[in-house]
Amino acid sequence: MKSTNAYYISDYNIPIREYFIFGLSVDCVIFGYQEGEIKVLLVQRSLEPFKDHWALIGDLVEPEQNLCDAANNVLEKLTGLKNIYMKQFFAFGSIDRHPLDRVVTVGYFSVVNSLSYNPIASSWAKSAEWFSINELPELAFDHYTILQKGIETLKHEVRHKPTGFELLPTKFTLLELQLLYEALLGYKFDKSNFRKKILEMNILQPLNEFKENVAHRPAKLFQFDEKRYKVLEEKGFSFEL
Amino acid sequence: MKSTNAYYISDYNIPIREYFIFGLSVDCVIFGYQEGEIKVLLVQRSLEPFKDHWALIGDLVEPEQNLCDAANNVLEKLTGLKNIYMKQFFAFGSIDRHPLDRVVTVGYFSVVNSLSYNPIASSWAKSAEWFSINELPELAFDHYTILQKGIETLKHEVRHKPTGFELLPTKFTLLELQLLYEALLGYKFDKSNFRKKILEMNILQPLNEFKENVAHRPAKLFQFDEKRYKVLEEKGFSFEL
DNA sequence: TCAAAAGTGTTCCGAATACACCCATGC
DNA sequence: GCATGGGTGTATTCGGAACACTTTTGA
Repeated sequence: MKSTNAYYISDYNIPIREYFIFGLSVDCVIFGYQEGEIKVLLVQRSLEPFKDHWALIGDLVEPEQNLCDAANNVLEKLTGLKNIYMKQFFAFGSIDRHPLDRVVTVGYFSVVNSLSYNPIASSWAKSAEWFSINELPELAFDHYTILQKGIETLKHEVRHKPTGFELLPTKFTLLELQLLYEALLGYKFDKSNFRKKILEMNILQPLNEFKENVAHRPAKLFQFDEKRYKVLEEKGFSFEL
Repeated sequence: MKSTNAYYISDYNIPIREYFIFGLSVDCVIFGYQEGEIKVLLVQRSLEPFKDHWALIGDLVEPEQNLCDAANNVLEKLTGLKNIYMKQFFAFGSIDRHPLDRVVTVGYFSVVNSLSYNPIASSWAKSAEWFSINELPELAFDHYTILQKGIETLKHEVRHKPTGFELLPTKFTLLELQLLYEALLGYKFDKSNFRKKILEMNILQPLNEFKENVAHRPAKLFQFDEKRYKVLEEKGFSFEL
């Protein structure tokens, strides 16, 4: 830290020790998708307070650590996943949100293909599990509030940015994509219209591969064309669903 | 504060003194509308660091104060305005954002009718002034970044919620409303279509009053019907422009 | 041959757009 | 009368919703 010796910081002109008493943490809402349902990754706490309660993964921010780095570290520690896109959605700072001290927490969310790794239980967590966002256990602290705000943000973002693709395997069929969006948004699409709309966007790359071992006509596989999307975005195109 | 005596907080199991060193502040982006331009309220700092630079209004959060209360207090202290809707838009926590210490700041914005009061210069600010968002001075700290993020959030919100009405006097003509939205969004509307769209929403209350002293046919005055909007919103209506 | 999903084409309707036109007022 | 903005009506276009239909595979 720089100059913590100064008793006053002149721009506010108040005694530093009285005001520099905030703890700062990040909490991460990690979304996945399994069995047609949107899931969220929770851990069971092995320490007081809220021992044995389920909670979002999170940690205190180090004095020399940026917020987004803290969020990425939390995710990596639990899942081993690196360089995942994480989006800050809200800061929670109620006086009473933490039973022991004044801790302000910043909520981040990210969206991962939940089949690509196994969560790792750590020193502060007994176990980690995926929960459907429709069947949540009781949560520690104000994590229920944070989670709901995260879900709200996800549902909004998913309609305006191609965030949803991260939830699927790299190669997917159009029906898989449709079912994902139906789970995310809570309503049905017409098959024909959904296909038309998404294909006209020109952000899906058709592959010369097909689903295998299915008891019906095998569907063509597609993958999200990130490069093409970036180009279109610069030209003013905006994803809407 | 509660239990600051405890050297360890058990849920994270780390020494408290090493981690509870964050300062927390709020910074407010106050939008107004004058002469067909979107304006933002800035103050000129009378103290180091960044003495004489222009800055957003903001302050440290008190140990026993909620974030949104802190934001409201800042606004009230400078303008005398109470109970104004303020929306949190982002938390800024880069290690180097403050030259003296680690201060995390939470950005809020609000939107006011800028003619209804006079800003008050305070002990820490020489003067307060409205600046067009297209002609900004150099700003203190990372306030330029915060302001840009605030503008981005405003431009988004304004399309999906009837936020814009707060920028106008209570009673306004449809053309005034149209010009405001053109300034906010950066493009023109067709007069007839704009009227049709906004009137069909049924959220404007027509008054039996007209503009006076104008060198053309006097325009009918309207006011935003907050109650009616709330009712419609509950029924699932959503404002879109 | 049947079930199940893949994949296509077409009609219909409403909303957005473009544009033309008349109205009221002050100077 | 004419400049200025107020205010209305309508034809056209475009995209979305609804839905019917054909195709391909495994069992």
